[in-house]
Amino acid sequence: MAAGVSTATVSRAVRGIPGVSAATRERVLKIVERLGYVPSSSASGLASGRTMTMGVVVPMIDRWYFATALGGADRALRAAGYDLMVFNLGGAGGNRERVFHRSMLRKRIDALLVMCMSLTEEELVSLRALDSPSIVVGSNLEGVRHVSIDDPVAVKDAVEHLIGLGHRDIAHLQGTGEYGFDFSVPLLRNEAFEATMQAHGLPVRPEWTALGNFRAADGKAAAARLLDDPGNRPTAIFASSDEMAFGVMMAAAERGIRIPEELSVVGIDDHELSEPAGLTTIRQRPDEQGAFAAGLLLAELAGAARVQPGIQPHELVVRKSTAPPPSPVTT
Amino acid sequence: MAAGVSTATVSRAVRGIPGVSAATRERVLKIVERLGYVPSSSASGLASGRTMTMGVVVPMIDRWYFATALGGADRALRAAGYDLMVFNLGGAGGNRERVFHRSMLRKRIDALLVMCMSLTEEELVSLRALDSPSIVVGSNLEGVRHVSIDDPVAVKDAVEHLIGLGHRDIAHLQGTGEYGFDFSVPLLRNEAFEATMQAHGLPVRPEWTALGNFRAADGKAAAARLLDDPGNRPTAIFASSDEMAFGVMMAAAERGIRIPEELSVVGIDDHELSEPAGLTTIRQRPDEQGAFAAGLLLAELAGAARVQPGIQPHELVVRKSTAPPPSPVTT
DNA sequence: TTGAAAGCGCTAACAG
DNA sequence: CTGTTAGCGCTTTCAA
Repeated sequence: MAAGVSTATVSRAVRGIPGVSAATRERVLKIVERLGYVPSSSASGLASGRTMTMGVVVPMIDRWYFATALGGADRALRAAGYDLMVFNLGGAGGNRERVFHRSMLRKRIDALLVMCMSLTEEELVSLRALDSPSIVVGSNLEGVRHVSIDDPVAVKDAVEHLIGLGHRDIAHLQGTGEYGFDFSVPLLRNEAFEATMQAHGLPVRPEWTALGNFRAADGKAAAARLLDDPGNRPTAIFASSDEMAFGVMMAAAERGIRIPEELSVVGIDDHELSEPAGLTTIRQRPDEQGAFAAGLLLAELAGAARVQPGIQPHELVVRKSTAPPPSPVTT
Repeated sequence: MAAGVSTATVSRAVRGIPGVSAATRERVLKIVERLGYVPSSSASGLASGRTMTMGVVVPMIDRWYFATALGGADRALRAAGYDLMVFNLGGAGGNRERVFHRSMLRKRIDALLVMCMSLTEEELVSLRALDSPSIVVGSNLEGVRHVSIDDPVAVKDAVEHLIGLGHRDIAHLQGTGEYGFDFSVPLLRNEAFEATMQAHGLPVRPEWTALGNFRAADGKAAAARLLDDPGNRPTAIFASSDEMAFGVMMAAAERGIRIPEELSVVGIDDHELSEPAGLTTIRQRPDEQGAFAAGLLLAELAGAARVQPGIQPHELVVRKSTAPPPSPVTT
């Protein structure tokens, strides 16, 4: 080598491995710097079996939750010198199978983060067959470790906030898995909504159950149906995501329905726009969930024992979209 | 090998390279499938010099523009069998230098997409030193190829829409580079705003120039100042991003200022929420820009000649946030 | 503390 | 059409 030392020494020096004298290390590092040398990740990956790369599977990279969680995971990875490889299932197009079956499966990543979707039995098998550690973020898949909030409790907190305000006529704007991705989250939230209503002796009216797919546009369309039924309009709407709650606010605004005087709205997420929009919601922190999950995997790669993560925190944030229901016109 | 053929033949068969009989190929593929064999990317990367991975540098992964562009790029990459490695500069924390200097620099990716930020001279040098093809998305950096809309014209279209409606008192909600990332886009848009106003003989009032950083919360705060100056309030606001325009709408709603009757708002982006929000805006398609740029790089990796991409399209989408100005109280 | 040598699992000539 | 043979640029024993 240029420094008059062997490749082995360079390797040790660059990686900060003990067994090199301080003087030699410094000399090597200086030359490395001057030459702009960067080790080939392919070569070191091949030789060592470690790629220093973590894979993250996301159903859709451009949704708020996933993008935010990805940012959090990335933060943890960068701090540890790991690279981030993103496998976007990308909505409809079917590279889902390919992702799970081929490219990522082996020798490309050291660990895998799966964002918030339910997996087929076959995919679960692939996941377990992967010798790399893996974890799911944002969803509580049975049989797989996951990092997520306690969805049932989060829903309960949101709905009970409404009930505590005096609402009895509460509609639910559900989320649905889209593109056949079957997030397990929406189902959980639906069940929790019904359970909470029942626990308080409140009816769950079928005509007050609307479907969106976690997006504002759908939320708006769904809310339109709820709001255009005069004389039979709910006094409050619980939306399974903030983005759908925005849709409700937009639909209400177009109809001149005042929030919160005539209609209360509560969501889940604490989306970036929720604060300026004044939306009361259940806050969760996808970035911290992502970072936490990535950190867990990183620790395992560093030799730590496999741990079972606890539930992530959520919190009711009361803003300006909820208030007691209007006094009934007829009693 | 298990199939009684050489590794070379397996390699050829798996990669679909000519020079293998159909019968052999089929036999090999079947066994490969049965064994669940997946080639090691490190090994093939080392041997071939191609990693089948494209790098994407983003200033912040969780902003709408970047996440959407990333999704588009990913779509193109997956279709070509490439993997996506994301380098998130992640706001403040300074792994910017590390990204440009070390990990990605060599041997980790075959090509590089840089999202929408201005680079230091040193970074430009690193970029060119990279033997891999590269391209910038969303910004027009001098000296580097880029895929983007014609920002000055986009701004002009937005402002002239307002002027055409009869507005003369137009405020500008500027974006600023945040975290020292110095997007070059905001400056361009500022200049274009002033140029357009001047071309129409309209004044650019300093007190009607507000700063946000492309986010709704900032847009709202900045708009507050604009709207709380009674008797000297603009009749229209041009926001350099849709998210800031949402902030304007929220600030107006809180003050009971009706849009578009009392205040017109126009943005740039056509953010996912713009349609349900009824925001008039200049539409651009970050996903297509990302896909286009990735496709260009992919073509070059496949041997195509280096091309200079053209300007990407934008389009005025008139919705419900713009209307003629209110009749002046005094004339 | 350092160097030599043997692979890691592939691909890419070159033969056959 | 298929097999053989060298490496690709590291890491990792094992000696020195």
